[in-house]
Amino acid sequence: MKVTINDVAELAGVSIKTVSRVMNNEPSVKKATLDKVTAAIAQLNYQPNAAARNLASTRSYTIGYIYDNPNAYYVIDMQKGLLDTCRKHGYELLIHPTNAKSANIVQEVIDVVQHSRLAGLVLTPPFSEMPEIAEALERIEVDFVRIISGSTPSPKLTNCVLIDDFTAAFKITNHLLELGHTDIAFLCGDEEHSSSGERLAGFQAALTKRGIQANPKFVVPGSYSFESGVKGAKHLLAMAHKPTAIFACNDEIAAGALFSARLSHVEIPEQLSIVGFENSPFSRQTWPPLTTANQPNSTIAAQAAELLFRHTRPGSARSAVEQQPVFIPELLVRESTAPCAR
Amino acid sequence: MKVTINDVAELAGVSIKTVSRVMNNEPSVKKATLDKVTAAIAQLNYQPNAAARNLASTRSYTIGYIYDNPNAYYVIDMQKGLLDTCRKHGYELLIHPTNAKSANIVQEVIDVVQHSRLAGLVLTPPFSEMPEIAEALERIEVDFVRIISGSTPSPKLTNCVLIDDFTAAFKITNHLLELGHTDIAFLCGDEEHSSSGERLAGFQAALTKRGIQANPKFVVPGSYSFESGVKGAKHLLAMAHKPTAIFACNDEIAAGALFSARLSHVEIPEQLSIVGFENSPFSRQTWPPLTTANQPNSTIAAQAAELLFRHTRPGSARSAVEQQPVFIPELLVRESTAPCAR
DNA sequence: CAGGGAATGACAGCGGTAGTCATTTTGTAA
DNA sequence: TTACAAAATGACTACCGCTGTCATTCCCTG
Repeated sequence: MKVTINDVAELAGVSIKTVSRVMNNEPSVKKATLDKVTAAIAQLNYQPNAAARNLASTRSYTIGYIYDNPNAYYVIDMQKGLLDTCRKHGYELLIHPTNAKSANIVQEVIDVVQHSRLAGLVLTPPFSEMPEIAEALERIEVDFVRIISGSTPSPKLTNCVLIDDFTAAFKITNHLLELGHTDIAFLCGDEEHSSSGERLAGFQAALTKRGIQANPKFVVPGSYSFESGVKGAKHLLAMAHKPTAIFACNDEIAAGALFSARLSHVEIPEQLSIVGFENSPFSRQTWPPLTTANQPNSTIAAQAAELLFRHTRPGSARSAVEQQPVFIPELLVRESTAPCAR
Repeated sequence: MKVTINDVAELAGVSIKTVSRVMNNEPSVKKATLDKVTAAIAQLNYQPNAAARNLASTRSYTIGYIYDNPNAYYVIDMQKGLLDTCRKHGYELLIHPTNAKSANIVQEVIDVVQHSRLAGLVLTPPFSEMPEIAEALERIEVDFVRIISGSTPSPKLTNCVLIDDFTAAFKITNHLLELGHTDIAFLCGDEEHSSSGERLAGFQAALTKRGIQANPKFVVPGSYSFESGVKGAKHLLAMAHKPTAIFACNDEIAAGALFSARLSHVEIPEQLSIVGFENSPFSRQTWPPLTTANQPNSTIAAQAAELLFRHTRPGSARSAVEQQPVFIPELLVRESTAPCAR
């Protein structure tokens, strides 16, 4: 019924020690032996007992995903990507939802890592952007990978998966520019999230490149919420010189802006184009559906896990600088944008 | 650093076996001993190593949550409740997202259970409503708890946590009736989900109780989607004799209906009241925010896990009929409902 | 004070990893 | 070809933290 390391060893005609060596890809295994063992593993569909490994090994075969994100869809996608990669490598995933704002969050993270003897951690915002967490994890020598907003790999950002919000925002803005819009407003998300700043920078860069002077009045501070979008759009639509397009920092803000516009009897997209960011379900649940930018979250998570495994794996040096994968959310054109009427 | 069973045993002055007995609340432990051990456990904040337990025991200390639900918020809430309860009992949670419609889903479920040696399973719709899955699990003698839509406990529904959609719908409908509405339409969800049928039944019962003949034209078949709500409301608003209120089977449908109404220049809630069901984020992301029914999903999940643990626990007989917890989603009045103008 | 059930403990073993040597295989230079 | 070192592999042991089995001790009852 259950396949153990002994079965594999017997079938391959080697000792369990060798099978163990193969499983932990230790260097000193001959190619021929490795093939035999690999074949036996495949034939028996052997999967090492994670409990036994965790118990016996000084190192662990469980990674953790600690999160605090109001966007459940994001979390679910992340989990999916992590889970798939874990399964592929014979790891287990420990999920730990928590409150990033609690006073002793750093201690809590450390407790989770130590109690569950985690091999490593995948961190998403806001945790990935908290330097005190990174420091604490380094202090207890636990590997971790951060998923953060950023466009340019750098040695400082080692062990990071980058989301290039800048370029994505640049592209979205170009989409609006190509539709003939020049009076484009920007509804910001929370200042604390670096994603908001990155997106704003990309937006401004696109304008500048076309020789358009960004109107500072069109940049409205706010937060990642529906309400904020409602308020921001109301503010913009009350102006004498109105924008013809709005770049909302995420889909919720965009949905709020959409509502505000509708209340003011502004036709979307005929009189006003609106774009969001994230491709959250909200973006499909509005009317018209939102033009937005799509992040392949599962893939990003899978990459992050791969990066982590390459580190936790015994062969690789801890300090080796990895190349950093960079993901660029893609433009997704739907019905909330149209050529500028003016 | 790490607290093991040995530390507890030493502090309590007993053998590790006795500590083990306490941890698994086996019956034959003297009160005095139990207290000593319990105190030691508390003092050291001992938490048993799940890996070691899984390895040593014939039974397992991991339960599974297999899901396929488009509503990420629901899944996240469920996970939260399960996780908390697992932690409390020293169990681990294995999450397994999958596709309920895949051809060999039954085999997949069994594989997961057997490969990860799960102690039990928590099933939510659609899995909890698939008889072939229940049968298969019974055949391999794995405990499971189902969370299903239903109002009356019965011996057949042993090991179930019931969501009383009927009563909740009854209450929501009463809310509308109390506001003076009598021409109330009902937008159905997918037929395959028993929740839709239960909610419709509750709706009709409330009308009948007030001596109101439900207008069959006002019951519109559909599915749990925004589009369905848009279409359903459009259909209703095109009628010569329009309803003054709409009961949407969930928040997405309600959001769609809201949009449809707005397009037809129908004021909400002045001219038309709309209620949803679920208290999903959508219900707060619309304008006006939706009156809806709230399900305490985390609590429900926690209860389901408790029920499961009571079964998997050695002391209890497998066949013992448990009382079935029944949850009634609560009415949550927001701004999408108002007194009938007519 | 014996008998017997209740309470407790000693010990092996779950399925792996890791370390130590011993042994076999291999590659290579004389 | 032979010799010999280096590389690859195996045999064996200890152990991770806990549970199952069974033997032992305790304590109550008649």
